[in-house]
Amino acid sequence: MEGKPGLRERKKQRTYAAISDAAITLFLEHGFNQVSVAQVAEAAEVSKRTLFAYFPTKEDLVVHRLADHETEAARVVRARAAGTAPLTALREHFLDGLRERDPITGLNDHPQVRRLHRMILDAPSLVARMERFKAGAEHALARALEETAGVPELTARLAAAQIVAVQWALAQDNAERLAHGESADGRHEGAVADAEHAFALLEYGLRGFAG
Amino acid sequence: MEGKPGLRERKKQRTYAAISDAAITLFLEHGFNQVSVAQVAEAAEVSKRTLFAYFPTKEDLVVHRLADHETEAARVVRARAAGTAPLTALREHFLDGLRERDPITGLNDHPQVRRLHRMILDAPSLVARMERFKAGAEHALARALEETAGVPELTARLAAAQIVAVQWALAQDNAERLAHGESADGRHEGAVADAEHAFALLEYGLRGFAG
DNA sequence: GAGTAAATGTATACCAGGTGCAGAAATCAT
DNA sequence: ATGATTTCTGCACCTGGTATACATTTACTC
Repeated sequence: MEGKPGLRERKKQRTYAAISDAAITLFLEHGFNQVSVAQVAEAAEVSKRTLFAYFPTKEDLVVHRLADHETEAARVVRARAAGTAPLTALREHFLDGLRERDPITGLNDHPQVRRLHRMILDAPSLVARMERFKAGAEHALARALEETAGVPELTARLAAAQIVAVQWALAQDNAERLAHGESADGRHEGAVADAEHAFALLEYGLRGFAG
Repeated sequence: MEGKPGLRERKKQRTYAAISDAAITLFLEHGFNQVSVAQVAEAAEVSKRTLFAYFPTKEDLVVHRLADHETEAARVVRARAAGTAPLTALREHFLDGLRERDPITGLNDHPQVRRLHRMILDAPSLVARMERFKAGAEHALARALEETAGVPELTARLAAAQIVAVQWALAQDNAERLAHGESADGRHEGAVADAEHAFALLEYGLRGFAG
């Protein structure tokens, strides 16, 4: 098994890429809501019906590019070195992401990335789709915690919910600042400090709050 | 000002209620996706255009009933007694909700409530709408924390994200158990214990995790 | 109480996302 | 090459949501 791809398979991949590329190009140029799926299909030289065979919804034309990230936190937890706490592994991974300007951390100011971010925020249906994405990440992380940290199901779910929420908030904050004109390099130091602060809150709790 | 409602106002309220009632009735009977807005409009003896004047989307026909809860956490924080920590006020409020079987805690097993819950979970667009609702609650809570707890903006947002995520997870867990046949009364004790556990995690952090 | 401006409701036509179906076309195995 | 199978296509259709243009109701004024 796993010999050569075969013509049919290769063609499918090319079609997939053609549709995705046409979609991203058109969406970035004119805005998500301003471009119809029919136009995308035409630009990709494919029928509307075929487009929907590859991408179940219009939103997936954009979001499929993040699909890998949905299980990223879960993978990090599962792959952590023995003796490392899940939270430690996740913090290190997030800091790595900041260092590498991984778009998922919100700390990437390449024009393409920023325009994509803008596009998503301007389209409510895309924002909603991202929320679903977040829920998926939460679920995957909960399972990873439950299975590798020997913690009860509810605890795993509570922890996963908190962790994903925090990572998301950090990324949003970074992206917001870059949208306001800060550069990724200039923001890096602050982003690291904020991330450390956020993970400290997760580790040590919120009881420092003013009464 | 604030004299009598006036005929126009009363009529609007009656129309609003008629549409909402027709919608809930039909949705509960046949399922959200199986009923078109045109059918709802007809049952409420109103034109489709008028329906959309009262409810911006089909999903709002269901979700508007929860609108008050969106700012509930924020209100609790703002209304807390002097010297009380936000988290303490929120915990007490949540425990009150469990005691009163407030549907928002997931601990209400009245058939109507359970059917409504089932209906929402079965309709992806409604689930998505609930996520947006959650995001709204998060935002409102963040502002309340920032303005009344004298805490920096990012910290407020991080805390709000964690708190809302945890409350949501608790409610989901309760509702799930009731859906599997447990009674609200029978579940109450466990629900309280779980809530205490969850709020303890928030207060004291996740560092108890296995390494 | 009649007349009028503003608000509200309606009918109709329309757009876009998404699905079902029947058949054409391409790919694959022999 | 041929037959079976997968994929693609064109078309009709449904539904949520909006624009327009017109009718009706309510509230206010004299």
